[in-house]
Amino acid sequence: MSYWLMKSEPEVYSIEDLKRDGSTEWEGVRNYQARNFMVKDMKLGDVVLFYHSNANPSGIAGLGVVSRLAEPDKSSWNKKSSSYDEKSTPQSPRWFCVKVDFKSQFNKVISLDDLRAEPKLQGMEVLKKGQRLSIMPVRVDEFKIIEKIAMTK
DNA sequence: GCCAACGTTGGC
DNA sequence: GCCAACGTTGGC
Repeated sequence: MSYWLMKSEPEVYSIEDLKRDGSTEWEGVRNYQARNFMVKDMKLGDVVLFYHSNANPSGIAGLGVVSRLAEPDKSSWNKKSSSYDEKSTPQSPRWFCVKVDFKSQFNKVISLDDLRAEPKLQGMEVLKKGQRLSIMPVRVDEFKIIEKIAMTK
């Protein structure tokens, strides 16, 4: 089983929204590296760290679980969607998305400052300067530490 | 709102 | 295939 960090702007879709909905299709990813993680590497049952970006504070807000493997992202050929891409069609889809189930919401968001304060998390991708990927792998040991922080916060 | 970092596009 | 121009991301 693998662990992932997936970013979403809470103004657009937050952990509260996922809690309400129970599950969501992770539409709108328009970056090849992030797409490839979903298509090639994500497996059923993989755990998702739900990250709030452009937020106050930005950080990890809760957990989800991958509940369906990657399928074509229908928003990519929906002209009304802000994620529309004219080069993607039902016949030849360019973008894909997995489905994510709600698992838990942390009592408090684990902010970037919280993450930076933990010596063992210094290697996390999300803490690297200029890192803009919206989906990135998280190591098991990193996940365990974050889980621990979540329980004590 | 600013702007650094980075990805993408397109002319050549 | 290079690289300048441009667009986007996302912390602050």
